[in-house]
Amino acid sequence: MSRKPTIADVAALAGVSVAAVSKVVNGKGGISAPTRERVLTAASKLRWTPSAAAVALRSAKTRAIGMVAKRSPDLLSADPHFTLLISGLESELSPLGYGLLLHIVGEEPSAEEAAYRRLADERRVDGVVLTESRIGDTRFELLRTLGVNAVLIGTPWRADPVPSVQATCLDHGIRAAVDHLVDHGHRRVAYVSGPEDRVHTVYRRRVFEDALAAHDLAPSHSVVSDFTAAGAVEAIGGLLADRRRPTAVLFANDSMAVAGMSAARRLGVDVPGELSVIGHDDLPLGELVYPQLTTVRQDLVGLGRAAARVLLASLGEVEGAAVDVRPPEMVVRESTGPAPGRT
Amino acid sequence: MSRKPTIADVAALAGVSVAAVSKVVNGKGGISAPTRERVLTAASKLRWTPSAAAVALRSAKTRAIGMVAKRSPDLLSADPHFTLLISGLESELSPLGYGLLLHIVGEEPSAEEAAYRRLADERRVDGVVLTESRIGDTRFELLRTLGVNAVLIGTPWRADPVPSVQATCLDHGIRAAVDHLVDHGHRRVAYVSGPEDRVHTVYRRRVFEDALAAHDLAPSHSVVSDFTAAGAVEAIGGLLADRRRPTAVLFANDSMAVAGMSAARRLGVDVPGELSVIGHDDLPLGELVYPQLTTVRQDLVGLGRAAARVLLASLGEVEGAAVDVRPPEMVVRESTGPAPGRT
DNA sequence: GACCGATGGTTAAACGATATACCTGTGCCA
DNA sequence: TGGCACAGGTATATCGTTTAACCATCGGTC
Repeated sequence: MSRKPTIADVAALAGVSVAAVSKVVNGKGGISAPTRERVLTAASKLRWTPSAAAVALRSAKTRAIGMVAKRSPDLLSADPHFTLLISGLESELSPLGYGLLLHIVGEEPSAEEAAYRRLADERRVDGVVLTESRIGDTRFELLRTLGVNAVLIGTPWRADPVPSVQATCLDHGIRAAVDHLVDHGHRRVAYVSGPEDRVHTVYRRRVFEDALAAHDLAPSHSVVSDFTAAGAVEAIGGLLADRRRPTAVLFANDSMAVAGMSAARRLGVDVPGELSVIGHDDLPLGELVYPQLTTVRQDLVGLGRAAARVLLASLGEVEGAAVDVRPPEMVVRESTGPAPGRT
Repeated sequence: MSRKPTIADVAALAGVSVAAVSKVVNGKGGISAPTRERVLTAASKLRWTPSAAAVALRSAKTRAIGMVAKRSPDLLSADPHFTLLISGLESELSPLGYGLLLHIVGEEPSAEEAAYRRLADERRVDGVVLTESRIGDTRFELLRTLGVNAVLIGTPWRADPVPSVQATCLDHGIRAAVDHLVDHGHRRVAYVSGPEDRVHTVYRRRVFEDALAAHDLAPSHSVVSDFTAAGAVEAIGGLLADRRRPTAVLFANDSMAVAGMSAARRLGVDVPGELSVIGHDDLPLGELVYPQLTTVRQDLVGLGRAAARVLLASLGEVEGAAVDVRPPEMVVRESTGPAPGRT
């Protein structure tokens, strides 16, 4: 196995200086067409590609972006959320030759910060993408002091300390879900949210309440859960035990919705006959189960793609024009139906 | 925001040469304890960490490993497989300061090879991990000509062209599953596999047949599917339409099993009353649904971890002693029961 | 014919670390 | 007192690019 060719080898083969080669591959002017050709054929003959390390060192650009996912393994595996975001990111990054450096850290509080620090201190990435905006999130501040470009997928905590992407008409999905239920005669509708430190938890619950209020209704129950199956089971148990139990439940994600639906059926409650269930995200999981899950579709791949473009734009790689993310939309399947006692 | 400190700044602050600083941080000898201290405090005072690019350029080691996942987005999201492997990899890599460069490519045949080539040509990684060993896999050859270290998660195609990791007692899970079914009186057992180009497809089916043969039985049906929900639904439809239909079905992964189970129930076939269903992998999904899925657990996180160690060992970062991967084990839940017509 | 501005290159200095080869002062022994 | 080994450093070349500064050639202008 021979040594990897360098720019010097290409220059020698083409009979020019290394500077000329560099100019050609970087599209700088000042090189005539015939020489450009010679350089290009020499490069491809040697299968030469600039060394990422040398480019990074010289130009202080790594052509890589970072992402750190904070998740316990069990939650991770239950939730393909990240994988979809990543595939959206990738679809924009790889055509430009950018790489994605991924770190998965556990729940220990310091691990996440340490990961960002390392990414920044070692100068391994040109920017990072953040997910799961939390209330009181310290990451914006951290990244600003570290001086790295960042983009947030989701709704920022408060003022806008870092660019963010989110779907247009962000409230449409949940509103449509509520309308759908009310149209089917439901009057007692409950909401099972994720952990309260998430920004979207609070936001979605408010949209839910607003949408109900538009029909002069209020939530029958509102329970805070934790995105786990066990949490969903417990939540549904509590709801169904109530004398005035809800006839419909919205969950903050699909995993909880499926777990809740299964728990209800196990308790002998028919879905959708006695209880309508709606999820959130539209993961493929929802189509796998019986009954298939009615849910609010989020364009996760689109969010990833948009985040990548924003980041690349701030790195001067692409011209602005943010792609827009499809608004959440409701997909009606089998887990919702008319309220009990109504035709 | 001030410029990132360099080794020269640290040297100046500590009152030594840059070479001394380098020796200290790399643990080379020849530096007295007091000087070492001065250097270390200077470094931490400036929050200095060696620049990854400079180290990579000088020492031809990037301290990063690559992984390319070939998946269509919909399959990806249905299957948290990768996320688990990645979290296993990460748990070994990050303590050593290694990063994970992830590429997700679509199904286009050339995309995968291009991704590996780029990783190698640009010298972005010190090694790569391969998954989903395929029959006639060309990646081993490719990586060898590219001269990059590699490790395969799974069973190699034929001779061992690249180190690989897999669970000990690889056949135990499926054997236990078959025994479990036979013990419950099942005599007509079917297998729904993944695509035939996967090495594990062939392997698992053979184990399945062997295990049945040990009870003097043969598969009642053997159908090749494609890991998608639609494929599973179609497969189960075919099986149930048969006059001598099976009383139990093993699927090659959990997603198919869940989809198959739902399809059966939709057709009015009770699970496990009339049909027992077993999955493979033990994804959290299996616990979410009703009835909960009986399945064969694979230690995916352990596989990731083991792969990382093998790679790190071949890079001289850790001392051999491969961690071993927990053997597959059967987890009995609710989707299996006695064969119909048997108490 | 001297001068000028393009055009199409070349030379050489960084970028930030590592490692080899080379110093320097001290202690110790003969 | 000279010689020598050794601990504890320092000076410097090097990794493979990019880029600023510089130079040569040539057609055209006055």
